[in-house]
Amino acid sequence: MNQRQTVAERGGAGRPGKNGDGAERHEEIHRSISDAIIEHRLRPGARLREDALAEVFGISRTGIRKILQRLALEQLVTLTPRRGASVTRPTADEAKDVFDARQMVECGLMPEVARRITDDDLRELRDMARRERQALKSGEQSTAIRLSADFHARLARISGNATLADFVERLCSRSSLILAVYGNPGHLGCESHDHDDLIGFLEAGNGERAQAFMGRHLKAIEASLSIVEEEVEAPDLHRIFAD
Amino acid sequence: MNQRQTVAERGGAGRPGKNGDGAERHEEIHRSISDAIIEHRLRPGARLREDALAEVFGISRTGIRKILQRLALEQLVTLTPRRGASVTRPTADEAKDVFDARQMVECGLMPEVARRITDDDLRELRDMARRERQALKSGEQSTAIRLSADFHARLARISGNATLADFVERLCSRSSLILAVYGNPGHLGCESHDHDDLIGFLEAGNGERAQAFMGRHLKAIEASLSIVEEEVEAPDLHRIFAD
DNA sequence: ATGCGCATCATTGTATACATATCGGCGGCC
DNA sequence: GGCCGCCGATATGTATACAATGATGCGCAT
Repeated sequence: MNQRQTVAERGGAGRPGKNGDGAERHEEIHRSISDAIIEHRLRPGARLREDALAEVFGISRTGIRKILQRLALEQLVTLTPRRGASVTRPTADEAKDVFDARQMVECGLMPEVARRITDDDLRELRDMARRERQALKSGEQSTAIRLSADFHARLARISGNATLADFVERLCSRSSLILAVYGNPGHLGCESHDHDDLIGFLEAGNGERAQAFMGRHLKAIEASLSIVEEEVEAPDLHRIFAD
Repeated sequence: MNQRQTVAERGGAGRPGKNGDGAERHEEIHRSISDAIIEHRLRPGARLREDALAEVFGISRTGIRKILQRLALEQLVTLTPRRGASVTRPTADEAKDVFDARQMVECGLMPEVARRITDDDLRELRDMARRERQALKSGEQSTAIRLSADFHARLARISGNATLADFVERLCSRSSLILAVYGNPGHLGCESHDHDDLIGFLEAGNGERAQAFMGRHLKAIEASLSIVEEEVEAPDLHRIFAD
């Protein structure tokens, strides 16, 4: 059905395989799925069938597999050998690792960020923080979560170190998954004014305080999680017969 | 032609599609290419044609593409849209970013490593350091480079944080590429006894000193590089007419 | 002789077809 | 009546065929 729409769309271009770039299409699809996961529109554990995705986005399974693979390397989806893809359900250990990593890297980046930050950066960060507060107020939790992740990633990028910024970006994406599994509904540990306070320290060029504040901020988020191993599926048998 | 050989090889197993796992084969191939790059048997800039690789490893292009994609995400190879894959040639900026990242993460991990390290770990690390020294002495520079990267990665893994350990592992791989481009032949900044000294601090449980030493160690490696943008290909024209 | 344009070729991008393994239900057997 | 095993369905893994694009080399014109 939508298959038809898809075909029409591509065919409508009149040039099959025309195209400035099919790769951009892939980028776009990747972003779509990625956002859906980060915004919790796709919950951890949700299965992602290749056929279904191929149909939805109007490309063949080949392209979808490529994208799923990339998502798997970013640890947003889990690829089980003969079972297909599903949204990753982070374990408690992984959650701890991710937050420890954020603690080290994001805090460590703050001094350099304070040194390099420009007025344009400050303006953009303020805007992001404002939109995040707004989303939170109007109950759009999905949007708020994504904006929060975006904020942290954007911040890291100001450091000028692309490698570390990419890493932080991925950590933030994974954090979003962790929130989906261990977070308390209706309360995402991120206090709404935290980001604004942080911007204040950075504007003052006070990297030290920004670093310390980021540390507390992350600790607060982590502390708001209810990390209890769910142990839902067939756990007892293995444990009982472990010896 | 070689197609036949391939078929024979797989058919030789008697079970077409038999197989403990085809995925393990992929893992193996990934490792093969990865090692070749890290050991500088494939130099930066070297082209990696899909057909050729498919032929060498006896699988079809589909599998090769999957592997190349993964290598691209690990930034060991660069995928140029219609031009295919080649071994990544890191820029000077990337080199700086990678070493800054290593400085932050590897040093930051040392205290935790010192806290958690076991006798088995120490034994293994000593063995790796020994083999590295030995390789260096006998002129097997390729092996020495890989062992050095392995050493740093192994060290990071002791911290117990898989996420950070994976990150360090990738940073070390990229460092190997950086060495290939900017390193001085016959002299890889890594002093042969450095790793042994580091092990000593860790054995003493002195995380602080290990951290400081790691910092100097990495700085020394970075300082040994000749980071001069090569500017080989068609550089002058752009620069001359830049205005 | 040199520079431009065109045709061919080599190589990647995409889709599809086929093989294979797992999951679910059903029937037979104990 | 319940459990084991088989069989069909579904979805993934792999290979191959086809299409499109950029590179290369040749020929022609100036």
